[in-house]
Amino acid sequence: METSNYHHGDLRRAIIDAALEAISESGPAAVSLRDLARRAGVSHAAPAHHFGDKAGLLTAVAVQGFGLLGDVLQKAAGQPDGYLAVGVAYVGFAVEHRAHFEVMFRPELYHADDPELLAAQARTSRMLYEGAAPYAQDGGTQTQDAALAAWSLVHGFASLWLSGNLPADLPDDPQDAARQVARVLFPHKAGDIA
Amino acid sequence: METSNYHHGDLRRAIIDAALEAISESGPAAVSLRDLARRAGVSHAAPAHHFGDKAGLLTAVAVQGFGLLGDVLQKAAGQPDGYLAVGVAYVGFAVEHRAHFEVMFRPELYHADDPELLAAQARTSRMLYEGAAPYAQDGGTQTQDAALAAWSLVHGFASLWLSGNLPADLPDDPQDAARQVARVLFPHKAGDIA
DNA sequence: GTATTTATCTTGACACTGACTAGATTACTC
DNA sequence: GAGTAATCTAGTCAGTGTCAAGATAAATAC
Repeated sequence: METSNYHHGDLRRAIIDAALEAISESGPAAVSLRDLARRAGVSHAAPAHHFGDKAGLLTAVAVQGFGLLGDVLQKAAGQPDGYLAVGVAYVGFAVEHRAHFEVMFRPELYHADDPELLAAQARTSRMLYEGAAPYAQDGGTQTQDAALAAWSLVHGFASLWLSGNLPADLPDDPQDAARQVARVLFPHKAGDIA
Repeated sequence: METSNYHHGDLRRAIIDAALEAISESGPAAVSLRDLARRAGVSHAAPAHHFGDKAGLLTAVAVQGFGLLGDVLQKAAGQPDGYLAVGVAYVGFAVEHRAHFEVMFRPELYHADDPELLAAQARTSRMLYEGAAPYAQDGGTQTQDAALAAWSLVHGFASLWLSGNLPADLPDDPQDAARQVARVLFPHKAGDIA
């Protein structure tokens, strides 16, 4: 837009950014390629060149999202009280990167077999499985069950928070609220480790 | 369809049923009023008369869904090992009534202020809060936190299951898998009650 | 330095969608 | 049986995703 027309320069990034903004405003379903093209100041068919189709664009969003989530979880894992921090960070990511989160777990919106996507997803899963081990093996709980319980809990909490289904009398900061709720899992271990 | 045209007889129900089928096939985003009209053998504008607009139709689906979920949870609450059964039943509902579930927690798709809907939602919430009390008050856990932890866990598990993000080596029956994972919450109370 | 190839973007078209209007047909009410 | 309300049809409009063909600019080869 700054220079002459034709050859936007960084259209791919511009479209993704516009998509994130549009999704934040009114959800992934309301996104239209033509609207994104308008926001970026290009013709209505320009986005298709970079992403193939609408699902291709959302695939790019999902890949970026899983990458970001992986970074966030990795950073949290290094903190004291590591696994709880990972769970809280998961919720923090969902709220702060709502647009990404709302695409990532809706495979019907994107190309779920994209290899880049599969790699980013695998990294996230790995990150959630690591760290669960110390919390299992006492009540006969398998490590996998402990990890799935933790993942399910924070994922469900984030989803319910985003969809407005949680009560109004929770802490304003979703991460504080999530910490309270997450402590119900593994309370006996909460202080023992780290 | 059986008798002469005009005045379908039970178009409202027919459209909802067609919508549920279409959602099961390819998600709520892919539903088109015109396609539903075609499936029901009526003109393209007939559905609008009963539901106002597309969001109105999905509101009806959500209301029906929350009603069904309330019934399912109520029945489960009467069983031995009540609260665990409620959680497992929640997951069972999500899998067996996938189309309903995928609409219910996506408020941007429907008219979230519909009074009938709010009533059905409130009943579900109440059902999930009742039964949590015995599982709290030992580690300083509030009843609300226990209920939210349980709800988040089963909701998250169901969502992840539906979106295909869970590992493949889980039990084939999602309710069995959910029971295993849900037991990680409140393991010390699992056998004490009921 | 020019020619050719490649990447990027535009233009135009098509079938499809949700929503609106006006009108036709049937059922209900009194 | 006449009048009213409910139900459905038909036509239209702006908007959408996707495709094909062409225009423009950048990168590359020579």
